[in-house]
Amino acid sequence: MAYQPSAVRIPLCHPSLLVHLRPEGTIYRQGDAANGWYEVRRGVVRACRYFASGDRHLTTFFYAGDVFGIEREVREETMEAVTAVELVRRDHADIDKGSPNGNLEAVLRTMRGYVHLLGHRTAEQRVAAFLLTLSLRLGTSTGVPVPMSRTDIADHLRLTMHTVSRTISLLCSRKLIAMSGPQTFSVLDLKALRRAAGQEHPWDEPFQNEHH
Amino acid sequence: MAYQPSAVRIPLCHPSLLVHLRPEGTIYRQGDAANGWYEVRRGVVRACRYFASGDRHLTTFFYAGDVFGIEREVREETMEAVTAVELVRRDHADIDKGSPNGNLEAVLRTMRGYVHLLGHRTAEQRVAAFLLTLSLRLGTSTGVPVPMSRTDIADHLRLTMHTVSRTISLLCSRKLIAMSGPQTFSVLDLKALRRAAGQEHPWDEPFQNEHH
DNA sequence: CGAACAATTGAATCCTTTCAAAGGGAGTGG
DNA sequence: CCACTCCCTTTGAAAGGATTCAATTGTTCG
Repeated sequence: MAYQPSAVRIPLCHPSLLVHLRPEGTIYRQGDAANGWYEVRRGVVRACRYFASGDRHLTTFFYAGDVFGIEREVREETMEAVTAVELVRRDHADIDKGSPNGNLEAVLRTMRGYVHLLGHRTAEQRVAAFLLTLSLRLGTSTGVPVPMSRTDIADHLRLTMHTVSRTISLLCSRKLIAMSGPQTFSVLDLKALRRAAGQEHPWDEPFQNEHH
Repeated sequence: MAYQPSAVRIPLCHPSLLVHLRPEGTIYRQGDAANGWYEVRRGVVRACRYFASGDRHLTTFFYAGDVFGIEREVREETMEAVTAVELVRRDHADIDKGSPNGNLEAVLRTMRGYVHLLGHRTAEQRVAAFLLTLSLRLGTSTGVPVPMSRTDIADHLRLTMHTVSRTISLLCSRKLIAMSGPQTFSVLDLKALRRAAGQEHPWDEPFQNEHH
């Protein structure tokens, strides 16, 4: 399985509470008591962890259809709106009669892919994988929006904004992608982009050993 | 919360099946169907992920008292004995009447610390944190055994064995630790070692924002 | 005692970061 | 409507940290 932001999807039931936020708005903060979970209706949300050392880590980006905040006790991450956002908030009770435990396992699986990205991938592979994911999530390869800033991307991929910018320029010069302004791009050569992301073979990721 | 290998502990109940392995023995492989969970009685176990690209990632080391293999469907990791190992295997049914979901959340929390280690820490900080953890797990600061090879450590901390070796030498030359052979060490300056690991302040890790 | 393997150490290389500065839009005020 | 400012992005050049390549030292086990 390739790297992909946590794509936990839960079928809708009766909307509980609609929440609207403007860009940079805060949904909740790390340390808060958990009081429900959220589903993204419109816009992009980022999961942040702030450290006393001053640095920031963006664990995940959530897009329309994604669900976050299923933890019960204390919020481990701060959730912030990247764009204008519309959310639905629901009670924790609702989740139980949906998927009892499977969500956490899905999150775990996603996180394993992320660990692999951080541990085994170069800057180029990370950026390529990120753009690829954006494109796949949106279902288009042309005019794909990049709603988050270079700094946001960098804090997610654990690079500097400079390296992100440089790498995007590199991918452009190689004709794998084309930018239309800093916030929109198109995939020119999907195969090559996959290759650049280190995902050319579907079985490249968790290697299945033969039984014995 | 500092970096620490997954320390999920579950109170013992009636032992089901005792398993003995010699060093380098395999408990199960990634891709296998899950058929129960394990508790370490003696020795050290490593959780491995093998990739088609050829590289290996050691997700976690498990020590006496630790539990692993709680996933239900398919094994995501290969489990191998680092030392001679004694395990107890139990059915999945047993875990349900213990902690329904809390284990996965604990694993998740541990993994977040690990992501931080990979993303935000230098080689020195990683090695220092690793040795610190070994010492804490054993409860001693002198004659702490390092059962795994430098390569194992490297594949866990995402460094090369060379860097691991160099860094250990560095910590020795600075009198933070002292090695008695390659597989045993003592902590000489705990405070400095903590500082080197980037854990001098307990609140250095997940920063708690003030509520509002 | 020698073979085989693990660990250590040195030197050069490479990739990312850091430091520094220029380019480019969006919004404001003259 | 244009000039100016601010901020984000891009790009250049130098520095740094870990890897790679290469070789030595050390340890274990026949």
